[in-house]
Amino acid sequence: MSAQSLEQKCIEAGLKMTEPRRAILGVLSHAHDHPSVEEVYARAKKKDPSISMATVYRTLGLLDELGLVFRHEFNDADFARYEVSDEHHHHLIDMDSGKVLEFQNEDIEKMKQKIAKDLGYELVECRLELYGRKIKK
Amino acid sequence: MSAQSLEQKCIEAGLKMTEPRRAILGVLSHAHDHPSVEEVYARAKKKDPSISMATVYRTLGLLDELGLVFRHEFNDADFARYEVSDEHHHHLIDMDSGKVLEFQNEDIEKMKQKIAKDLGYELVECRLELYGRKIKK
DNA sequence: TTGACTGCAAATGCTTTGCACCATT
DNA sequence: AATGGTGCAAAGCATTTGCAGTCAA
Repeated sequence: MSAQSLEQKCIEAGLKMTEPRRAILGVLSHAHDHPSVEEVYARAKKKDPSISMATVYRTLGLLDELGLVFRHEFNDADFARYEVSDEHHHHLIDMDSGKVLEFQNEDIEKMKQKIAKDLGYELVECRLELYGRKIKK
Repeated sequence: MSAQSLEQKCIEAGLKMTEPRRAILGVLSHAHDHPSVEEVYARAKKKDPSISMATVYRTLGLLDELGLVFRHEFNDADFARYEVSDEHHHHLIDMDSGKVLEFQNEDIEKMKQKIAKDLGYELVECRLELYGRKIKK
């Protein structure tokens, strides 16, 4: 997703486009990882040195509410990580490096639906995280 | 799982059996829900009024390390919930009531293994939580 | 006896908020 | 001009920890 389009979505959502926000949106759009708030702050600070943590927290909160980003709290750390909303996927966390891989699986999606339905529930959201270690060859 | 056997496991693990611990273990053994630390504290306090939150936190931490309880952080709250380790299962959280249902699914277990393996990883642990709303008939 | 355990209160660390000032629309 | 956004510092909250006293083994 390009920086342009994320900015566009924010404007369409009625957000004012300020310098700090542009910096944060740029960081998120170009991130290929799942940065923590601290990391977003550090990267955004390079574009706009006057930015504050409070603004980063507030902006990420807004984006999350709008569904433009996803907030994750993986088991390997007690702080949140973010990523721009994209196609639906789940995560595998490398327990040694902390690196996060993404995957999709149609069968699991169907299973989730079925399990919820069988329990008498409509599935609204879900969290599936695998934690593992690289297999050495 | 009976209170007796959880106490037994703690003793076997080398823990000293004190009044506060007996109270906490009793609470956990008889809980049919997934109580928060605060809830464990409140219930344990009825058996041993002099107990402190610090001890509840420390004890739950020890039990978690020993693998005798599982610590969960569901999306609907920002505090931890605990349950006595039992057969492997996952959770469906009722988004309206906060109630937690448990389920098992052999197919999903196999898929998890396969997905991790395909990504070149050995699956160590996993988190699967469904969030939904009761279907009205 | 002695190392493990405890309660208390203070400290931690992520996140949120009150406030006064400022900028986008 | 008006509303929403911002930085700063203080507050919140779940959880952890230092310390001195206490207790199970």
